[in-house]
Amino acid sequence: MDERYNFRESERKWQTYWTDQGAFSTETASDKPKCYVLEMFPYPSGRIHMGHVRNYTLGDVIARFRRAQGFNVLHPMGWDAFGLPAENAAIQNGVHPAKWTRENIRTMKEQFQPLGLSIDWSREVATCEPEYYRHEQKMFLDFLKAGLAYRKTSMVNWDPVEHTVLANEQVIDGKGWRSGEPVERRELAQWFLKITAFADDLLKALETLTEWPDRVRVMQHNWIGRSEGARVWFDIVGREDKLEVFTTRPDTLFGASFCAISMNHPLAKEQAEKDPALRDFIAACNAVGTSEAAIETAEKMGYRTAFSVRHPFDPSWELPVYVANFVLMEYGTGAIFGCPAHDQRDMDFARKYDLPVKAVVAPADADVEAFAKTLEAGNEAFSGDGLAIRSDFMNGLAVTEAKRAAIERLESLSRGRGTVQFRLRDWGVSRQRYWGCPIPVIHCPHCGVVPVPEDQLPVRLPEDVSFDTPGNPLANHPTWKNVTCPVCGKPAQRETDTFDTFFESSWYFARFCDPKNDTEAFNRAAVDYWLPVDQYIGGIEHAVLHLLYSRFFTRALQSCGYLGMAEPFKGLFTQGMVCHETYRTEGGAWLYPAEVDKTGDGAIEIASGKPVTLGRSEKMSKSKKNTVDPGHIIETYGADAARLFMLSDSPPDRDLEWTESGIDGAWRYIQRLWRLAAQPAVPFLEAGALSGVALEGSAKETVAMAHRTIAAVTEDLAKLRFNTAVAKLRELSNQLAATKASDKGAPEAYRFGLETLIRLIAPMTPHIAEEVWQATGHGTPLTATDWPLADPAWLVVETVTLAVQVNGKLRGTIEAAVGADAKELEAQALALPTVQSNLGGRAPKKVIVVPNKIVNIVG
RNA sequence: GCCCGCUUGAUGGAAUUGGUAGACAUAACGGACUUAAAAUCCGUAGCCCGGGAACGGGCGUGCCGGUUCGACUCCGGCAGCGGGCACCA
Repeated sequence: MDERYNFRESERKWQTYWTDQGAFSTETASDKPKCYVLEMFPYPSGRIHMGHVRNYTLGDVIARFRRAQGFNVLHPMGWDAFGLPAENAAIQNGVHPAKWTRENIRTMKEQFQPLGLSIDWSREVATCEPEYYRHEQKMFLDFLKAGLAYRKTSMVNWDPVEHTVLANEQVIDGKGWRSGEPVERRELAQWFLKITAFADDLLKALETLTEWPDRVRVMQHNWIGRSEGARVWFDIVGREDKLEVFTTRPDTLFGASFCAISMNHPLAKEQAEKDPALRDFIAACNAVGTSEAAIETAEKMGYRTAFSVRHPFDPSWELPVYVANFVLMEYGTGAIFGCPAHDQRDMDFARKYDLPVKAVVAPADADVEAFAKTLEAGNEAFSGDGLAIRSDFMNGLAVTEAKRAAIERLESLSRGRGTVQFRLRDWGVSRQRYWGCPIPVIHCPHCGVVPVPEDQLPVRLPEDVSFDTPGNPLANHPTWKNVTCPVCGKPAQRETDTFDTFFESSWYFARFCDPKNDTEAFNRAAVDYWLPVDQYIGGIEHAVLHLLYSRFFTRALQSCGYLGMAEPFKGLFTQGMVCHETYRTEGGAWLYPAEVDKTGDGAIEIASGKPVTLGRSEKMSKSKKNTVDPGHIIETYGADAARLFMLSDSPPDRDLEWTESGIDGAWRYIQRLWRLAAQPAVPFLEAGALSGVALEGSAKETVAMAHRTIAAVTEDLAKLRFNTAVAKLRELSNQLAATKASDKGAPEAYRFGLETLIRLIAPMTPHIAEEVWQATGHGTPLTATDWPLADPAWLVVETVTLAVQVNGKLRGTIEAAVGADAKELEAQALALPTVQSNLGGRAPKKVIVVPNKIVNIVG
C-alpha cells in the first residue's frame, strides 16, 4: 500500500466504478424490505452551497447504511425548478428563465457528482418540464371536480410602479424592493385549495407522526390553531342585518365595550363608498404589509363607523362599531367584540379611543370589588382563569362553565351558536408570475370559468415572452391567452396566473416512485410499494408550509383516488443550518473568509493588510459573504473529509459551525485511517480469520471494542446520531493504534478491528472505505457487502464500576460483578476508607443501592 | 406582537427512562523524532484552595427558586441569543 492516501485519485476511481456498476439503481422487483430515503429537493439556484452538502450527506449516510442492511433503497434526486429567482435573473440579466434554470440544473448536477452520493439518477425529475407539470394540471382539474379547489378574492402586496404582486420578502419596510415605492394591499380574485376541509384530520393525525420532531408537530399544531368559541350575531341599530362576530371568550360578553371589523368587511366597504375619511384610514392601514408580523406589531388603530350594534343579552345596550387594523378578514368572521378588561389588545384599543373598561372575571380568591377597581383603572388586561362577576346569569361560574352557559343562552335566543374555528386558512395557489405551472382554466365571458379539457393538457408555458413591460409576461403575451371557449366556442381567455411553487413540491415524492410515467402522474402499485417516505430530511424552515401542504395534498390525492394513504412522510428529520464566522473591514464592508488572514494575532485583510473585525457566526449567506465554496473544499480536502466534518461534532439537527480547523481535523482523520492500514501497529495483512484464535490483553480488548462499536454505531446511525457515531469510531481507531503486537492473537484482532472500522465508516466516508477494503484483500466492494453484526457473546459485561456517594457527593468507586447483591455492594461501599472518614464515625441513616450504577450513603 | 428552539471547559460537543459531568474532537502547552520545519507519535489540562508529591478539600452545566437520597436531565419563574409567522424556497 502507498504510504499516503491520494484522495483525488481514489474518489474519482470509486465514483466511476459505482456509476459503471449501477451500484445505486433501485430494484423494481425485489423481495427485500423497501426503504425510501429522501432529502428535500433543491431549488436550482446555480451553485450548490454547504447547506446542500450537509443535507445530502445526511441522507446519503442513511441510504448507504440501509442498503448495506439489506433494504431495497429508493434514493432519488430532482429539481424544484419553478420560482421567483429565475424571473429576477431574467429581468436583471436578460436570460430567459427556462435557459437559466436548465443551465443551473446542469452545473449543480456536476457539482453534486464529486460528493459521491448514492443517488439513482435515472429517476431525476425537473418540475419546470411539461412531462412533470402536466400531471399537476390534471390533479388540479380533479380537485376542482371534487370541490377541493375554488375561487375567491384575497389580499396581496401590490407594487404600484412595477404593476406586480410582491412576495412578502420583496416588501422591505413597507416598500417595494425594486421600486422603493410604498406597497399597497389589494384584493385579487385567486384560486384556493380547500386545506381547511382537512383541518381536523391534519391536526389529529399529528399524533400518529411519532417519527417527526416534536417541535415540528407543535408548530403545525399551532399553525392549524383549532379554537373553540362562538359566533355571536349583534343586531345593527336601525338596520335589518346583523353583525356576525367570532369570539373565544363568550363568557366576557358582559364586559364588551365595542365591536371592531376588518377594513375588508362588507360594512366597512359600504361606508367607505361615501366616507372619504374612512377611505383615507383604510389606505393608511394598507400601507402596512400583509404579513402577520407586520400587522401584529403595527400600532393599533381604529375608525369609528356610523354603525352601532345591540348587545345580545341586553338589546337596550348599544356598542359602537370601529374599523380596526388588527382585525383580519381571513380569520373568523372578520369582526370581533372588544372586552378591554380581559384582552390586552382590546385594552390598548380602549385606552386609545377612550372606551369603557368593565371587569367581568376575577380570580377565585380575589376581593371582587378591589380587583375590579384596580383592573379598570390600569392598563393591564386580566386574561387568567377565574370566576364570572357582574355577568347576570353567569355570575360565579368558572371561565369554562361560563363559556358554556353563554353559548347556551345565545343559542336559545337565536343570537349565536357554539363553533370551532381554525386559524388555518385555505391555501391560495394563484401567483401572478410567469415562471410557474399554468393554471389550466379558461375564462369565458359567456360560460364563466371553464376547465381546460383533459385531452388538451398540458397547457404549456410559452417560452416566447418578454420581461420588458411591467406585470406578468403571460398576461402581456400577444396571443397565448386568446383561445376559444371549449364549451361555447366563442373567444375566451386563458388564466394567466400560475401555481404557487409549493404545488410542485407537494407531490414530487410520489413522482419519484414512477418518474417516467407519461400517461399518469404515477402508477398506483408503485406508490403503494414505496410510499410513505421512510426518512425525509430537510431544513426546519419547511416545518409548516411545505410539510403541511404535502400532508394536505396527499389527502386530496387520496380522495381523488390517486393513492391510498394520508401521510406522505413516516420519518422526518430537520437538519440545522451551516454557519460561519463573519468578517468586516473598518469601513463595514463584508469580506469572504478567503480574503482574511487569521494566522497572526488579529485578523487582517490580505489585500490591504488592514485589520478586520470578527463577527459572530451566522448562517452562510451571500449577502454577508461568510460562505465557503463546496467545490473548493472538495478539491482541497476531498469529499470524504467534507462529509466527515459535516457529520462530526455537531448533532445534525443543530446548527453547524464551519471552521478551517474542523475540516483540517477531518482531513487528518482520513489520513490516519489510511495509516492504520498502510502502517499498522500490528502487522495484520497475513493474518486470517479470528475464529479459534486465542486472544490476550490489548488484542482481546480490540475485539471486544469492535463488537461494542458495531452495536453502538448501528444504533446511532438508525437514530441519525452521526456525531456520536463518529466519536465511537474514533475511539475504535485509538484502540487499534494501542493494540500491542506482542499480545497473543494481535494480528487477527487487528484485522478484525480494522475491517469492522472500515465497514462501519463506509456510509460516511465511502471512498476511502472502499480503497482500504480493496487494499486489505477484498474483491467485493463495500456497496455489495452486508452490514456487520455484533456477536452478543462479546457484548456481555462481567464487572462494573459503581460510584459511591456520601450525601450525594462522589467519594469513591467500587468494582463489582454485574448483578451483585445489594447487601454485598452496601458492605463493599461502607468499607471504603473515604466513606468512613466522610461519615465521621456515625452510622449511616440510609443507604440507597442502585445495582450496577451507584451506592449513595446518607449520613 | 404571537409561536418555537437553544444556553455544558478556551471552542464544537458527550452524558437519551434522574445515578461517577466534560466521551470524542478542535485550539493550547510540554516532550519525542528532525539540521530545521511540516507531518506524526507520547503526555498535560473544568475552575479555585492546600501540598514537594501521592493526594485532599471546595465550587461548577445561562440566572433565581422547588421536587429528590441524588438534577445538565423533572417542575415554576427570569434573562440572553437564534428561528418562523401564510406570495422566498
